[in-house]
Amino acid sequence: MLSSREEIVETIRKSGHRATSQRIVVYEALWKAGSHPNVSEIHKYASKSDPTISLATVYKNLQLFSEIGLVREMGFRDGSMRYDPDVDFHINLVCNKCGRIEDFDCISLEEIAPNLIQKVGFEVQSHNFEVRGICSRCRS
Amino acid sequence: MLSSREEIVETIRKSGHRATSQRIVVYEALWKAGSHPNVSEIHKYASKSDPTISLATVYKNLQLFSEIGLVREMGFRDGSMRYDPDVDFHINLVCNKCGRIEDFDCISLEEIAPNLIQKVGFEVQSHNFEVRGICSRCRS
DNA sequence: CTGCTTGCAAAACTTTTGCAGACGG
DNA sequence: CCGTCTGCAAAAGTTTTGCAAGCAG
Repeated sequence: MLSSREEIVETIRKSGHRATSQRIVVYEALWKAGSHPNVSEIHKYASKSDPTISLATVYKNLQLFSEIGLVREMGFRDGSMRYDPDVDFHINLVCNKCGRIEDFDCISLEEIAPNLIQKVGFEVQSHNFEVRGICSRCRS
Repeated sequence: MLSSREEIVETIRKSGHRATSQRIVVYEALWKAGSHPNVSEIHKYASKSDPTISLATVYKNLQLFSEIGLVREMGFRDGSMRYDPDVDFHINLVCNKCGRIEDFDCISLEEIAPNLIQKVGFEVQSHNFEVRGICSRCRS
């Protein structure tokens, strides 16, 4: 996570884009909105800092963040997109009953599929590892 | 893959559902529609066998197939759902440039995350492991 | 100043739903 | 025959787009 406002501004600028107040608000809302939020949850939190921010702006900026690697897009069952600000490799345990998503740390992608580039010539940019089932809370 | 029509009929019946002609057409279209098709591609192929089949029926049956384990749903970046008839554990290499999806066999989920149930009490039902990047064809 | 960004509203899509009629078992 | 399933059309969502006005650099 980029913690200070200066760090966020710098990262956005380095990617060749403008550090507008809305961009910073959306980035901060990503973390405040809880675990793996969808767009409307992010918009809800962004609205607390900037009540006039539009949903379209949230969409446009999340798309930008995804392109510059600040967030990971997760296509979701209910037809909406969810966003994971943790871009490091991990498993998302998605509960089919309550919808809650837990993170689970596992061995690295390099250990799982050694030499992906050498073997099939694929250059890795991002990943999304979902395991669906029933979480402990719903099973008991 | 369930190869003969009788095998498909039997599998659907065993799950407690009726083996209608539309169901069989949708299942066969899943394989004919190429690798990881979306709903409209599946509908297009299903229409070749049954020109009057409706999109709603394709949706309803894909949802059923997913519930009874005949297909794996993949939430996708473009907002549409894609379907993978290969339900065994593997990595989907998705090219960000051309959109093509290759399968990559890797070690088992049990080897990646041993004792998922024992450790966090999570009961695995399905999985979706996507790695995005640039494929060999687009890199050269 | 320049042109990237925003906000608004409409458009474009994907997916779901309700219901009368069809048909599988 | 009964109850599930289909087709249609409309509804419900989500995401994208065009454009005038507003700001960042």
